[in-house]
Amino acid sequence: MLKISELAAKTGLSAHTIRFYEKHDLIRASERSEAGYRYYNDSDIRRAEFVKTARNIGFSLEDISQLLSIRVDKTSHSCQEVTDITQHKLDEVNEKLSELESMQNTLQILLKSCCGGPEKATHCSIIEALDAGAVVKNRSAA
Amino acid sequence: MLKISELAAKTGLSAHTIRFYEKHDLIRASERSEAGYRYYNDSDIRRAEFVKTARNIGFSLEDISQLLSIRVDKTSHSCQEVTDITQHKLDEVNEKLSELESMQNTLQILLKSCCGGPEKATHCSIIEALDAGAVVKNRSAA
DNA sequence: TATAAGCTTAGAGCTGACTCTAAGGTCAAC
DNA sequence: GTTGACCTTAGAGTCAGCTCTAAGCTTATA
Repeated sequence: MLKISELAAKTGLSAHTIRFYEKHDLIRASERSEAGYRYYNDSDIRRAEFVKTARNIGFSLEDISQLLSIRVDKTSHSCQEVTDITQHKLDEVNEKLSELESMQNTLQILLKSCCGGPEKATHCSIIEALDAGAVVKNRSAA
Repeated sequence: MLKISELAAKTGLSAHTIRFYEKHDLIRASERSEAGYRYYNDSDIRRAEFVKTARNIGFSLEDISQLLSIRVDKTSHSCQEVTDITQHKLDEVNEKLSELESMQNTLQILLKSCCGGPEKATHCSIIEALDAGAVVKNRSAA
């Protein structure tokens, strides 16, 4: 049985965050001391680590909530539900990736165009490009 | 001279957003009608388009604020200041890109591992992987 | 002249994921 | 028995960038 600070040390989450996750039903403390202190048993700890892993991968708290409800009652859910959540997340990631790649591209072009020196910015090609509408299609579907 | 809704149409920003940007000193209406209506002259319009372009590229409002102050007084600023802002943004973008690539990678691996069918999730390999701590180093330096 | 569309403001609300505060109770060590 | 670290709660604050609301003027059109 771990106390909250011990679970925090074990998972790398802060005690604040653990309480916050509890509010959102992601992490549970099966027991409480008489004084109200949270105590985490092995099952709670595994659940907390599941949450941490999913969070590390990039799932939202809402996604994790769904994954958890599948995890606790696997027979009532299908693999498809799990892959749907995962695929949806992957789609999001891919979308953000292409936005960021576009930004990267534009920024690199801008940087190449400018001397970057101590010269006055009177003819700075970055400022000029922005003035001219140096648009590469970003943020299209943010 | 454009009214706010006309500037909105021209830039693709909403009137709400234009007012919001004005609050943050990004966009200006040089004139006001007697009734208080905003009127944008050519210089205001160019400034608004500069803002829109910078925003499209992915610069934060704070970045844009700095870029604008360079733009309005180029002789007091150097190209280096401009490239510093741009390089800093590129660094940010690169960092996010590598996080997202890592997520993409993990999600793809998870998806490949699971049948995704209507089977009960009893042995779902995604859930199992999350339980086992399927960590690929994401979010390390978010 | 009446109606509708458009404009004004200050300020609140939204998103997601924390992060912190205040005010107080508990516990272990010395 | 007292210090100090740790725990509790509800609720507020943070970030960025909008987005919307309410209440009331103004302007253009029919």
